[in-house]
Amino acid sequence: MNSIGRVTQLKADFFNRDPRRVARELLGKLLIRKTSRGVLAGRLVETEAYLGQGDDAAHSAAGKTARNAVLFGPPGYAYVYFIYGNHYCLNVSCLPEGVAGGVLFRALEPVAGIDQMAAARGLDFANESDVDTQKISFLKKIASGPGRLCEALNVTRERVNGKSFMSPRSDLRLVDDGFHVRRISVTPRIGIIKSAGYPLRYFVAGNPFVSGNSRFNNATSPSI
DNA sequence: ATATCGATTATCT
DNA sequence: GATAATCGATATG
Repeated sequence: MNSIGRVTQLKADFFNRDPRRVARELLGKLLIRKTSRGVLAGRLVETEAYLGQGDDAAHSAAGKTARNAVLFGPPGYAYVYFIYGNHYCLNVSCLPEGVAGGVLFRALEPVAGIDQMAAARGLDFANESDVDTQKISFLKKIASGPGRLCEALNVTRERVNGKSFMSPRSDLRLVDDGFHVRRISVTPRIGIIKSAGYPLRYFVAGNPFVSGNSRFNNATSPSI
């Protein structure tokens, strides 16, 4: 029930496309991370697209810097940034070298290594309020939100920025296990001021591990 | 269930 | 010096 069967790792061609299409098609894919304490994995249920041009919310909007260089590099590499003095956020670069674009990973449905991820998040299995580890209310605390996702998977800029998602035996991989997403919802992106309003947030409709709350999760526009 | 607010630092103006 | 692709705690309905 908890094992991952036959899988296909995503290749450069998958990422070498418009971030909106990549963001949409990443839903349902597995993000796999290896640590000294075992294999961690989750299914992507929420993403956001960040475009290179005309998207003032994107870190790449003002041009290439040391911080955002990965977004301008080849497709399929991890861009990790630190935000609000507290949190890391994980993205994958899209589009060919020289053209900026990326997808932010906002939420995972936990699949494997759940106890390790919970521990990395500081969640306590022995705590009375957390004692039912099968409950969605507990599992939702693991990786529902971009900062939580990074903490659960031991992702920091120092460890992960610039790393490929496409190497066969890497400790950071994106794979297709054949899971089919039924329906996708689209809303504006969360937590941004500039270029707000564009429908560039994608999530699996009805999935309980999507971040935010009802006020964010009413789908508006259809998109690509 | 929803709203508000403080934490804390890399990056850019 | 201001800002930020967030989170968790607290307060209130």
